[in-house]
Amino acid sequence: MTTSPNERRKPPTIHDVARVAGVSRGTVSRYLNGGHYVSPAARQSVEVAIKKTGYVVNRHARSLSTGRSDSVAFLLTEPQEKFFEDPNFNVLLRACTKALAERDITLLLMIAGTPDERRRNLRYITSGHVDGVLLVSSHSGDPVAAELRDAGVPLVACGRPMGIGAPGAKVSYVAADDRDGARDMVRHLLSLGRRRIATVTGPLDTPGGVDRLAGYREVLAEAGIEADERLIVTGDYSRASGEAAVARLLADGVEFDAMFVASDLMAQGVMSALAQAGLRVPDDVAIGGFDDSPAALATQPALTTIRHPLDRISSEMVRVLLAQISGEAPATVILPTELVRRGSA
Amino acid sequence: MTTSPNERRKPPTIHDVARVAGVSRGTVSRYLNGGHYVSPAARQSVEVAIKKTGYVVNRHARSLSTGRSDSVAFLLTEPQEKFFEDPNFNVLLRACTKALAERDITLLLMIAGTPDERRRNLRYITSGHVDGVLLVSSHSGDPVAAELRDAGVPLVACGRPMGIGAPGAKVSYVAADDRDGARDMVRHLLSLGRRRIATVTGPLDTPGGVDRLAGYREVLAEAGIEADERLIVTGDYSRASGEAAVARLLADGVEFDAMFVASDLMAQGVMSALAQAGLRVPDDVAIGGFDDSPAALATQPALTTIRHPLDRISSEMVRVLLAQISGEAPATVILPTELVRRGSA
DNA sequence: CTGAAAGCGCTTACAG
DNA sequence: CTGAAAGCGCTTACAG
Repeated sequence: MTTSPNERRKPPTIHDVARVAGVSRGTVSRYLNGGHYVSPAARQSVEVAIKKTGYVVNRHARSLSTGRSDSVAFLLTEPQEKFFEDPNFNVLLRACTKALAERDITLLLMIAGTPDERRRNLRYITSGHVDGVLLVSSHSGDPVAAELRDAGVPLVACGRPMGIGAPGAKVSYVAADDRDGARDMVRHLLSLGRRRIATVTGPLDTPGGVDRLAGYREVLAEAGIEADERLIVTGDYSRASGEAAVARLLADGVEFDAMFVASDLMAQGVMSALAQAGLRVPDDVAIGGFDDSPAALATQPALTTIRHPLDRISSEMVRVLLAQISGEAPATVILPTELVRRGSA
Repeated sequence: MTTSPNERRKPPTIHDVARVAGVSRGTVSRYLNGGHYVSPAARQSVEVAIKKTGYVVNRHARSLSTGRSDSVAFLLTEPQEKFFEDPNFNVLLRACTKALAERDITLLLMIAGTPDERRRNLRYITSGHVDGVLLVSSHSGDPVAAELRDAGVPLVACGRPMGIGAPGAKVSYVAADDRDGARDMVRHLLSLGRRRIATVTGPLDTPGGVDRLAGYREVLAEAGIEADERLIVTGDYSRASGEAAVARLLADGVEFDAMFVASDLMAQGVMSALAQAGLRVPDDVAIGGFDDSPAALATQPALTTIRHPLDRISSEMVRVLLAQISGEAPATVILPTELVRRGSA
């Protein structure tokens, strides 16, 4: 055997390319970095040499030299269960990966569930291993955003970070227009002739919790419907909390003919609890969800819901982050949502 | 302003540590790499110096020097839709990220949906930017495994790679025992007194497709039940294909009192189609799924299914990969599944 | 436009 | 056990 299949040959370096092309290493490097100050003839022979040698840049060497890493962290600060349940993460992650790959920058996935993981990841990030971070978290007072910002790490969060006041600059974020989405849904429920509209909110220390509730209140007020606080139940985005909310409503003996539920997953729980109680959707109670996740198609009937522009959220996150990395100031981007009508309302 | 919040200070190097500790850089490096040939006194002062300076190793420099990158790729070669729908990916990805983080090695997420992405990723990987790859794909004759193997890149696949014959060494993989899981489920259905058991398979160019079908046939045969090919419908793991399967069975006028469905997602489709047809689960037809995904809890009644040991699959993948990176031969690991009883059967 | 050279921060034989 | 030194593969002023 002259060549073991498991043996990785030492890859060609810029030096090999230079030799083959008959130029200096500096010239090859200049070609690689934009081609400025390289004569057409030199460019030619370098291109040929690169093809011939199969050269590809060694990014470790480049990073050591430039101080940039050409990579960003996708940092998830979720307790484990959330990550499993929330389908938004999938879409977000996928879209960010794509957007970055197109720009030839690599995505490091980091998950900070435990305090230990948190510490490790923070250390990694702040010690300059990545050029910036895409932060995804719906944690309440998650301090990680503030820490990163204060460490001067380029950063953009998915969704409005809460409870970050205090020192230093703002932190960039891109988010869907939660409040407006909620308004659309509640108006839709009203247009169906429903008047006793209950709501299951997200946790009230998350933007999705407070903003969607705000939209709900707003529309009812503008419709001249008196607020009935018994109609408002706080959930935590989980299926189970949707079921619990229905149980609560039923136990309290409150009447309602519609529900605006702040996540599809909770809506799923709501619908199965309703079915168990012998209530029919949409006949007895119309249901509106939020997210347009796969769960929205799994219910019977399918769920009327609000769609996040997750693809655009992702691409905007990447755009804003890269801008920041190259020196621009933080920015915030709010994207419109869309009502998706299906069978439940 | 003496210090702008957005300014990242230049991090301390091994040189700073050496100076503070009063030793040479070589000694610091030796301490960092296992502490061999370092006197207790030197160790002491280096530790103090590291703490004082806040030193953390520059991995680019280290990689350049050692040739290792201390990172691995998590490569997904799925068409986009699959990734969104399949909850197994989530769990797998999460668990791999954790297992790697514990060993201080970083996970690069790469998704090869299009041929273009495939090429880019392959180039990245084969040019030595990562030490190895965790390959996740249920593609039929996905050539990526063979290419990686032939390029000598340490590699472990999730699930049995199909259609990789030919040259070179074997490729490592770790998989659940699909056939045995299928056997358990069909036996369970039999134990319920069902005799006309239909099945919806996965694509027959995937291990989950062929192995689960094989288990089904095996148990029926050993129970002395004649095979009725009209009872076997091929699906593609999607919810829609579950619905289609039921439509097909009903249109064909085949009788059945149970179904073994090769994925929970398909089972979801099956159940909604059954409901639409006025058939009751489990009374009229008992349903057994496969995966124990979140979808299994979303159905009404909840789904009896087969659980993959995803956590163990992930940790085994990481273990086998790291072993291979440090020179060991490829290995294959098969892990047992578990029957989870719920309402549908 | 181009080459020679220094430097990025680490690791690792090599002497001692 | 320890230090001096070479080398990993690139980039980037600096001269020319």
